[in-house]
Amino acid sequence: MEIPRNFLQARILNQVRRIPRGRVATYGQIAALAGHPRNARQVGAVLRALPPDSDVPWHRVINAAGQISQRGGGTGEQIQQALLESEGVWFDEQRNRIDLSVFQWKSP
DNA sequence: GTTATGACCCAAA
DNA sequence: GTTTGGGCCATAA
Repeated sequence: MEIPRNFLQARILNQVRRIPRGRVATYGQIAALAGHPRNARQVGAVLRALPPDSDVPWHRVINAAGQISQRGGGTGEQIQQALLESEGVWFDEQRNRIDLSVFQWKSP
């Protein structure tokens, strides 16, 4: 039977919800967990379209460089960093970067 | 139907 | 360690 296209979006959101508190995941990681390793960009596209009242922990998704992806003119980056710090994720003082070897979520 | 864009990733230089 | 270029594919116009 046919699979709806927006099912990919549901898969992605489902994986983002699995990220434990105090951990982070990369876009590529989420895409791979959703079964589409080449669709890292779509993860970002889905997160951008999220409503503010969503229960999805979008702030726990960062890029492979361990940094918050810049969205061009938005203030969401600062909110994201504040949320992560409130969960115990610390940024490197000089690089503004998260140590993925410590904080990256290891999916079972 | 085509073209442009993007909260990305990776290998090579 | 950093910078560059190519690729990938869903969404919007």
